[in-house]
Amino acid sequence: MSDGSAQSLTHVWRVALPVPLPRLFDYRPADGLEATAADVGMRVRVPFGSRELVGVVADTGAADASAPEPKAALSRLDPQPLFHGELLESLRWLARYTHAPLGEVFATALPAPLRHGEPLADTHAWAWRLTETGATARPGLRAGRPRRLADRLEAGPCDEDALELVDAAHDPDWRAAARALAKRGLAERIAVPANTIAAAPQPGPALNEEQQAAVDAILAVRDGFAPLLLDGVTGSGKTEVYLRAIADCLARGRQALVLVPEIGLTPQTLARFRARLGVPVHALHSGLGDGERARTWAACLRGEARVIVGTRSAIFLPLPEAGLIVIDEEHDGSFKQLDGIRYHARDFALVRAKALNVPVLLGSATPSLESLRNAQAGRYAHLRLLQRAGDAKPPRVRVVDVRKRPLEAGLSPELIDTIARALDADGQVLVFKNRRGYAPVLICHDCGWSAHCHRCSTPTSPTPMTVHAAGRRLQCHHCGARRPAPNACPDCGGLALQSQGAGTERIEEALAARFPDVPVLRIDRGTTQRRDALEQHLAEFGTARGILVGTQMLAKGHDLPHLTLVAVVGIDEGLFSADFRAPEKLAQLLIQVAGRAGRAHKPGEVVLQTHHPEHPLLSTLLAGGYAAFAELELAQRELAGFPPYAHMALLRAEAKETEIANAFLQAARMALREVGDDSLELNGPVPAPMPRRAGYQRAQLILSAPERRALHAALDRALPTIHALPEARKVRWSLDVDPADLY
DNA sequence: GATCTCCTACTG
DNA sequence: AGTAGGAGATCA
Repeated sequence: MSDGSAQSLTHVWRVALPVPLPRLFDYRPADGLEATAADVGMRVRVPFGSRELVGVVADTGAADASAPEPKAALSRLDPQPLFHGELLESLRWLARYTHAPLGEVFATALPAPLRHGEPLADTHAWAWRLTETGATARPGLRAGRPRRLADRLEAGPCDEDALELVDAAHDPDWRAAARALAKRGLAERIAVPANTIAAAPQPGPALNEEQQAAVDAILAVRDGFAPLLLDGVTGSGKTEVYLRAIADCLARGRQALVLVPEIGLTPQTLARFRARLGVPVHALHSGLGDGERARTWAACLRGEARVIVGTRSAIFLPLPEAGLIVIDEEHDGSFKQLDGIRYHARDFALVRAKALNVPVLLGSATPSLESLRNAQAGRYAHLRLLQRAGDAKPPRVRVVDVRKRPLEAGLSPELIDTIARALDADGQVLVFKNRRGYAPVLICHDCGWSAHCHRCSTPTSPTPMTVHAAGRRLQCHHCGARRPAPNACPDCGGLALQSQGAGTERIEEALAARFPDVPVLRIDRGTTQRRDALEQHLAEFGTARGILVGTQMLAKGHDLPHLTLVAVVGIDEGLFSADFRAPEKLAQLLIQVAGRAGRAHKPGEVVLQTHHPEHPLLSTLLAGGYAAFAELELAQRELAGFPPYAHMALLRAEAKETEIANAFLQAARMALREVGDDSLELNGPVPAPMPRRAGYQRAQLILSAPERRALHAALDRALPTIHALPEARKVRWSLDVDPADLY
């Protein structure tokens, strides 16, 4: 027996570790410290098996008497808890909601250096001042940039941020001048406490009535939690509304966080925010190095960062003095993380805003159906901006029927003629290829027929089947039904059945061959790796006639004022995709690409090439715009029992053999059935979108329930069993709550 | 017969 | 997840 007299009194740290195990691990405090409630949220270094890990104290308490003596932690890494208050509680919520281990959630929330145990970064700012020599020599300097800068510094040290904001307008090259002075020993760069600069906002353009009403609505609720949906058509000036709300937030001494989609964080956006708000704006995006991310994190924690513009992961920043959260383009798919902790930054922003007791502003020209539904139900205030700023005219939209037309790389003769005409008129053309989903559907090129599941489909809610086994088999991704692919079209008897999908490369080749005297520029992930590469390519492309070929990347963001024609191909994949979100994504995309045409004074033209010119999605969108489409699509979702009228989760598994993945999912299904109530619907196991990846077979189980509560209750009760399943050892599995794509 | 690789169990 | 230890496969 060990000397256990003090054992019952031993207080331990309950540590959340970055391992996929749904529990905490007990450690005796390091360095003879006492474990107290004040330690919660601190990082600690602990031994774990044969290695050392950095974890976060999630709780303290008496050691479990039945367990063996806990190991001692190696060290405490923070003098003060890194997580506390609102952020700590919100992260606990996120772990519960995503059914992920708390330690993995903490790890996801931290920039890499902090995750690996480095101390909180220094965040002091830099300033310039004249040296004594410099002060003496200044009057003798000859006129020029260095002299002007020296004059500016005469009054005292000047913050780099201030130089950037105020002086960059007069001398964008002040840094060169500073270097010149420093070289001669006349000026020096010194560290100063951060955030010493006072806000010097620039006035913006006058607001129209709608914008003013939106701003008034936000300012009316600024003292508490309130979700507001800013539903504004392209070009209606949503950013101006954000800026007014942020300026008010700053004036009240609060921090503002702005989330933008991955491609929305351009230098121009930042420059506009900086110039208008007159404070340093911190950017957080994937292009930053680890050190910079860690500094921004620290600056937020210390309250030094007042305005932060960032992509998805910025939602994890600590905001001790929060006053407002803005989510721009809230419908954008990039807010959902697709691996690791599968959180949705927009949804998490709502939770944080509520806990922080601040307003949260969701902006979009094409709001997600979830947000529209929340607005309809009165849960969100619905602010509308219907007027376009300036006199930009909406483009003409034409639908081109390609049934039975000879296609060249997926382009019809009519489309090529239209492109030729636009080029003849010295216009620029964008050929936009919709590319969503991996699983191809079978379409008849003669009549437009496509294969649907006999078991799942209803007249109002067709469930397409996808093509498998090199075109020989059809499979329903909802119920798993399979049948051989027909040789001839069951409707028209034609033999022109084909699975969809010509890539941008082939389109580029075909266009380059057809229009040899015109530049053809392809923009996609392959050609545009670096962040600034797109800007560069577009700059080279210039303003003369030419053709751009691209996917999603070209749908938004960059201004292309010389576009006169936008041609969209590949929309049938969206019309008949097996994914229930495909119509929504397609409609959002069509609205967005259409917004690209004819922004300046020339009216633009949009051509949609399809096998289904009479499809209700297209006719509704053309006749009634996105609002009409959304109403129609919400009704469809309600009928089919899809979100937002149901709540879903996806249990994915991959293994070398399909049978092993399926056996696990089957066992999980039984465990869920056991504990789930009658409202819990289970579908599968069915093959995952890319059934084979790197030699692994992927399958999934679809969970859905009309009430979120029922779904989560079943998961809470079944997951311990699922973790312990013998089959679980043989597969890699993961759970995705609120999956973005089912297929 | 020693070394390599894959499988499995376990982490406090 | 990452790692260690064990069982079977592989090599000169």
